[in-house]
Amino acid sequence: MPRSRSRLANDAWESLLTAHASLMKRFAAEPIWDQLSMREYDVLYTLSKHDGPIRLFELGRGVLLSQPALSRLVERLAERGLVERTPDPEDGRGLRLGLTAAGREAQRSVGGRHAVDVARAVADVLTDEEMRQLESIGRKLAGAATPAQQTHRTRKEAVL
Amino acid sequence: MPRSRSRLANDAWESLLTAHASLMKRFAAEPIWDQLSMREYDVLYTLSKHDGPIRLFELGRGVLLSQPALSRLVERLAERGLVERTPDPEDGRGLRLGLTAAGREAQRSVGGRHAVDVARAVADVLTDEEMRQLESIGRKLAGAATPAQQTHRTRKEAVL
DNA sequence: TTGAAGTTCATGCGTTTGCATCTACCTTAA
DNA sequence: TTAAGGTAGATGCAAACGCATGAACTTCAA
Repeated sequence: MPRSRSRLANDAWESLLTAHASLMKRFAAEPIWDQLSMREYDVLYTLSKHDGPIRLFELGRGVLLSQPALSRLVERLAERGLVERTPDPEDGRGLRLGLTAAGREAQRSVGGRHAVDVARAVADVLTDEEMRQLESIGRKLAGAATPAQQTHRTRKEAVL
Repeated sequence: MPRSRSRLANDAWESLLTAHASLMKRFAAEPIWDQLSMREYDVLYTLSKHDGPIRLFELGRGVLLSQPALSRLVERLAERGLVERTPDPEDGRGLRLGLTAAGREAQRSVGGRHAVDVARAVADVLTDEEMRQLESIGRKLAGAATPAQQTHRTRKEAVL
């Protein structure tokens, strides 16, 4: 008897969770996080992916942190001269966040070494096709969890 | 020109990370975590998967928490009557952890509702084959990060 | 145009986390 | 047998987190 789709989905999710936890622990044990914690690196990396400055709440979508925690993490990075915070001229409530030269340098330095560890951990056990499959599956899952930008009406209706 | 294996690996890992963060946020937003936080549930779920009692450091392998944090989380769960901590008769340093009846009940109650959300999120966007692929890939990645149990000599040699 | 509702980010506060370290116990080798 | 080294878990303490809420600004409908 085949597993139900619900069972299949839960098994797949558990597998993803386990892989995530195992690899995160492995990466955390690497001696490359002396100047930047993994979370700080996550923020700098996300900023480095965008060319232009981005908003705090945009940054928050990619980072698994509450809004206040992210706000203060960015504050600390700004105090260390790695991130630049300027008021958004187009929206008086918002911030425009960007990397400083030092921030970009720190991201590249840590990122380069981290990428080596990631490649070792992943490429050693997956085939090219499996890596492509994982990338594709991950994209689908991430897209599903972020139901694209909804209009206000749509979102309201979804709640009601 | 094809992407290098290193690039493929890093892209796949980033995709996994993004999917993880997106789905975690989505699940965290569900109104089922009133009696148990996600981390607490993670611990109870891990305990529920093992039939016999397990050790704290075994539990720690599956949970993304430092040893002291896990020690205190288990302490809190024990105070709430959800987890039972007894000294290990075979190893005076260790603990034997197990679910109480209330703990098992809480895990089942939250787990049942959570599984529905997981199934919705995952099965809605992946085919059966993709879910099977994800499960397989995750297993490989998790196994790779835990290089099986090493002997003391092997581990020493790896350091030297 | 204006007021109500929504959004963005910051802040107060209690809780939880991680790091360093400690104690207790086990293991190994001389 | 015993001392040296390793492992399991607990604890002190500062840092970081999440929740609730506040302040500033934007959006939208009347």
